[in-house]
Amino acid sequence: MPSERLYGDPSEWEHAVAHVDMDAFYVSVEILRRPELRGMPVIVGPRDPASRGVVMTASYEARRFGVHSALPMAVARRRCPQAVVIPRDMERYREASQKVMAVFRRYSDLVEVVGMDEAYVDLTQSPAPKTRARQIKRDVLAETGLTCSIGLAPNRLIAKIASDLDKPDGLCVLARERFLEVVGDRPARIIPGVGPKTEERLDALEIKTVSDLARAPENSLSAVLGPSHARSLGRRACGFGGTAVAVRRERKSESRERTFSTDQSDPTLMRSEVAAMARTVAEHLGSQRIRGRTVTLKIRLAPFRTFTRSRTLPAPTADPEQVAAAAQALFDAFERDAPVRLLGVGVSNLVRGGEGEGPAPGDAEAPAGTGPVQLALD
DNA sequence: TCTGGGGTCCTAGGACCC
DNA sequence: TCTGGGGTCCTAGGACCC
Repeated sequence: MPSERLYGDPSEWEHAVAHVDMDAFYVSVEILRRPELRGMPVIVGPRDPASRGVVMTASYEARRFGVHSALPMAVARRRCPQAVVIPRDMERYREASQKVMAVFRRYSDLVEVVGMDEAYVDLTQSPAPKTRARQIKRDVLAETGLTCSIGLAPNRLIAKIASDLDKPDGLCVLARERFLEVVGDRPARIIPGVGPKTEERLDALEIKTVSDLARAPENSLSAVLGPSHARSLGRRACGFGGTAVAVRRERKSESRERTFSTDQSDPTLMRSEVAAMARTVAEHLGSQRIRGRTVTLKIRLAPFRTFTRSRTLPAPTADPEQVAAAAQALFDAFERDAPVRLLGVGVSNLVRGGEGEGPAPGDAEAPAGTGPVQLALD
């Protein structure tokens, strides 16, 4: 049964932004296939008990045992031994996600997909945003069998927080003026941008709740968080945030990484793993006519210390052998003092378009002597 | 308890340039 | 003989998000 909490009237707002968050998405998709699991503790994650993986999603029944996303599977099994563990099936989730997003696009031209199970939908142009939000929930359920929770607010920040207030299958409408009244007593951690580290630092200042954070003087926040982080957090704690919903964002980097099932010390094996990941990244970029200049190697050693080493090439490339060579050179130069837990290769500094080697049209540097004249200021 | 894989953005120092 | 004031690019790491 959908539930609603209404704090404000969207028709009075300058902007109406909906944040739609699917409820326990991966698990819910699996339950569509196996309805007998409904009502049981279910975890989507690696089945192999020896695996070093983490929980991808847990059903609400499993969450009651303290199982949640990103929890190590070994811990999850201990907390909830009776849970049914299902291996992930990304292809199936992608299909379901596309159906869900198609529903959103019927209600707005401005849909920003944030992940497979999440999107912002701009309902500003709609004459009745609250009614639209209800219809979105109804359509998603009718067409996919899945439930979602929606936060409807005058900006993205409040919408995001509100979608979490009434989960699962909830709708929460929340005006800026009533933000602190509704969430002021909740932990400051619910503010996006406050992670474990920031929470710790706030704790040291006796700042526990959203209201504490909203009241905190900026100069004391600034001392622990730095001036710019302090300012933006202070604003967010009062419910101020942006309204722009972007349809598409260009990717800035692409990477592959792998955690070994047991820590590795064999350089030959690791070198070939590095080359394989580098080729995969390069081929994928190349298939989209994207090239990159900076190659980054990531290494996590057994004691869970993570390092990166990067190198910027003279010209952008999508050549698998060139990226593999660069990644291997970075690997060879890295001095390890412990076995390796994880290796990764990424490419950034991306440019689009153009064929083969060399700069794309428009990227070309002006020939010497034709550029703007520089004045010597010395 | 023992920590995935894919990303984004920010900071800070050093090199280098004018 | 005592040391400016920008700017950009590159590298490494940290925090955070889904």
